Amino acid sequence: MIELLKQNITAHISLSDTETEAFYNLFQYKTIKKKSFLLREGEVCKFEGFVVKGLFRVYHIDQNGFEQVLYFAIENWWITDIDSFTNERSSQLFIEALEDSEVLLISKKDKEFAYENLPKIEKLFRVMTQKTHVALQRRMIDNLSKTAELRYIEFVEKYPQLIQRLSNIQIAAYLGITNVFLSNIRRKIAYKK
Amino acid sequence: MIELLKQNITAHISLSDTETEAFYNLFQYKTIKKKSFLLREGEVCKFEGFVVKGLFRVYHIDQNGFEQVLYFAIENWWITDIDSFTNERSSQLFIEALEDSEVLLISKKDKEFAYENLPKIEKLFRVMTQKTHVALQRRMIDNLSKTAELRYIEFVEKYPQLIQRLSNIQIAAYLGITNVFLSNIRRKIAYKK
DNA sequence: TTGGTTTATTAAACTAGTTTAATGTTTTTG
DNA sequence: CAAAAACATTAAACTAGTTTAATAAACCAA
Repeated sequence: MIELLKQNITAHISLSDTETEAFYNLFQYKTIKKKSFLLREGEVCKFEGFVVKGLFRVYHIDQNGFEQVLYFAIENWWITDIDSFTNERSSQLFIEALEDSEVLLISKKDKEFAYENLPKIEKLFRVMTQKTHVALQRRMIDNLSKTAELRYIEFVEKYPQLIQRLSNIQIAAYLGITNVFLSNIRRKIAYKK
Repeated sequence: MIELLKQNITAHISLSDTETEAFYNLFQYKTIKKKSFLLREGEVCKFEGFVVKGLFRVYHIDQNGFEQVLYFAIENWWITDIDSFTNERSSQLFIEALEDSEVLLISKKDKEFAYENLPKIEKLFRVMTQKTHVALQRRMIDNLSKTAELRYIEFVEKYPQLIQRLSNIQIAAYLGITNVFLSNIRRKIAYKK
């Protein structure tokens, strides 16, 4: 369980055994049942989480009641509302488990403790935030310039393991289209082959 | 000139006089004429820049030759291709001056020097990247859920000082619509009043 | 100061994506 | 296991946004 987190971190920085130990001890293990929430709109996000097992969706509900998926997180991904967590303001997002899941959570206080006492951790999170940001920039450009059909095709290619675990409703909410239109796209693609 | 940068940094962290001095000495001053480029697609981005004066657009050209504006930067904003800069890979972006401009540039080597010798700087850039990321998340959600008309109205409200300095072509490229459709939107809004 | 280039507007035909609603299928849950 | 709920598909009418093209205005540059 801790192993997966260890691997994830080692990919970015190298920690001594003492540092490793100190850092991992800051995390709290938690299981979340399918359809329950790690965070709801209006709450302050008290954690940054590492997904050990399962699947989450991070989404926003707009004025018209439509759900927009900001991102999904499966094993080996991190989840939080970074805005709410860092600025301690009320969240505009929901984080919901789409499967029975397991996470490792770190609180703001403990994360700050890590920043101050384990300088490499500051680097870890800076690098991670940068990577996430670059990925979001790419997605922004794609959403501005590509058709929904192309975005769907590329999503399937990029995250094949995710596709199988998501309903078309969820995929459509990520692509920014209706599930009806996604259905049309899928038919069109199937017909082409 | 240095004053503006000093203000910008003080908003995030506080540095001693010695630290301040050491950090500022890492920057190089440069003027860029209107319509010339700080970065072109295919180049590796060798700098992170702080805009002292002027206006830049950071954009991507897609397969069909359309320009997508990732963001604009005026006085007091930072510009770089964070992906190209940090990973030293060839950029997919153009950074062009839309007015005669002045910037302060820091190289990767000098930024890394700062990270290692001025620990607060690591925090500075982590916090800045986080803020930028949160803003991009908001824009992503807006682009998924709001009509172009609403996005335009909100853009005008949020960046009134920017609107006056941008052509409608640039604004449209930021909103992800054609300038023809932006023109329709503007007519519709003017008619309402 | 004129002539070339970029910009903004308008119109009209078009296309990508939405909305609503109906139908059958699969999944969940008591 | 049965009933209810959630899901995927299809059709048809609709709307938001594009495309192409024409025109006038504004902006440089030689």
